[in-house]
Amino acid sequence: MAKEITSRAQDYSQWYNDLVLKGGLADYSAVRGCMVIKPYGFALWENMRDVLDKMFKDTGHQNAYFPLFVPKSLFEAEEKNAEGFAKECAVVTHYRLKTDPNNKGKLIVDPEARLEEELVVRPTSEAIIWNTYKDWIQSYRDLPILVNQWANVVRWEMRTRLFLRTAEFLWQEGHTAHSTMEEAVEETRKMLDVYATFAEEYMALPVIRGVKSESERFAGAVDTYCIEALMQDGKALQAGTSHFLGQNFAKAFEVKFLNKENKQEYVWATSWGVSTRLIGALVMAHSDDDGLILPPRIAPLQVVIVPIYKGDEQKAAITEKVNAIISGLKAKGISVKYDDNDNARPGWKFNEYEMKGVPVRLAIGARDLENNVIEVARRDTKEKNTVALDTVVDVVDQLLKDIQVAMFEKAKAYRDAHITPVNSWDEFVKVLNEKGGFVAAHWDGTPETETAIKEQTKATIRCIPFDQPEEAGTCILSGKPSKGRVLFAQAY
RNA sequence: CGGGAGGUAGUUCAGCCCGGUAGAAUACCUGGUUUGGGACCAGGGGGUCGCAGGUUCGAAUCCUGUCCUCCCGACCA
Repeated sequence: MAKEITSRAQDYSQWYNDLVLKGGLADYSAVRGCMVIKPYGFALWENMRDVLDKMFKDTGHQNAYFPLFVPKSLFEAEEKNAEGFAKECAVVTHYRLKTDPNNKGKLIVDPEARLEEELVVRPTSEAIIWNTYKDWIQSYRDLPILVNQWANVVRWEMRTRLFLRTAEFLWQEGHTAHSTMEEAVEETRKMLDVYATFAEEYMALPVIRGVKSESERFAGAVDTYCIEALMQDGKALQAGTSHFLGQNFAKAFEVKFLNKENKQEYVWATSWGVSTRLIGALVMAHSDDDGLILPPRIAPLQVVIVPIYKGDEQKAAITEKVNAIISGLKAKGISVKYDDNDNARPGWKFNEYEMKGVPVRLAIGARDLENNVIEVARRDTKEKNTVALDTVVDVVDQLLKDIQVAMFEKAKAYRDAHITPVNSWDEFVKVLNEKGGFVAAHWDGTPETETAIKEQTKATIRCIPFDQPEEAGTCILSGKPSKGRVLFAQAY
């Protein structure tokens, strides 16, 4: 009967799985590492996608679609990119099956149908896209190209986790081409800001903007900018990346343009993406032991109304009042569901919608009708209030806005309390072990030191924040001079 | 990919050691009573025991292989 949720304290990983599965977001599938996104989870993704899509278009981008398959020869063109992804590529080698002569009703791969050139299932689309851009670009007048695609990609990960790391996932990838370095850098930064705005204003997820260290950089990029979020277990999660690709892909694919001085130049590039991983971030950042807590601005369902009645007569009277409320809410663009299903009792419904993270619940019974009131309950704090029926639409409208703000503030307070500056190695280790979160520490800037720190503590440099002030110091591990603090954390 | 655990009804699980043809709770269906924080009574339907081989008169149970999931580790643009 009860869908028990493992508590965070008991087993954080299991708690996360419980929320995703029992909250109805996704299910495991028959395919290793691949999940089924269920309607409720997909509705959440659609809401996120729609907002982002509008933000991309408002910043001048257009959508396009490129093939799922990348010929191996194209894939290997940009060496670092190819190397970085090679270990996790699914590869198509054949194009036909045939019936098994030795096993009736079974199929085997037809050995005579081997492809002359293998096709890589895209783990990211730079290669196929830059091979296409080559044909689109002749002159500076063809630039910039500002294109995004919504797609699925495949990365054959060793160990997968629902939403956080699946072998196939949905994402968007923007790929832009520019005539100058300055413009490309500006684009890289602009799109990171779009992501940060989306995370903070829609997902209620505070993020830190910064640049990756060399060893965490995207394969093939000159610089990788990122937004980093903090989960409730003190681990960091990269919520989005925006890459300045320099002329690496232009050179690999011979993409040149004629400038105003009639000279050939290589094109400057960016790419940027966020994925269904954001749903994992959303779940882990906000939810509690009773289930999901979804921010109103992207929740698939913002308000649920539960009637409490004895007999059809009462139910009819309640429904009449509820219908007026529904019209009022819908007129304000608020999504609402009236759950008058007779199979489940109110208590069951309360628990169910709390598990699914519906931001606001209204409950109305005969007692309320007499007094012309209704009960308003908010998911994030579990607070309940009784309000007059004729004000409930406005109250809910405001409450949804309040919840959105409160969720952000709560997450931000937690995040801010978990950015700890440290000045010694002992302190560094102690904070990571006992407190978690981000640790702001001096680092000598070398990959060797970063690796050594990772080996000893599992913590990596999440980013060098854009707003980090310059400050002379000494590296916590090597003792060498440092120009400023960087943020370390254990990460997903 | 290494170590550990697991896969039996929609779900959670028992049965397996010691082989004899599958059970509980819950969910579901019907009827009734109920309904302010996961209701109750009565009746009913539902499972090729992950899949494929093997051993055996007989396999959920024993053996082999394989797929999938979870946890820890390695990996993670």
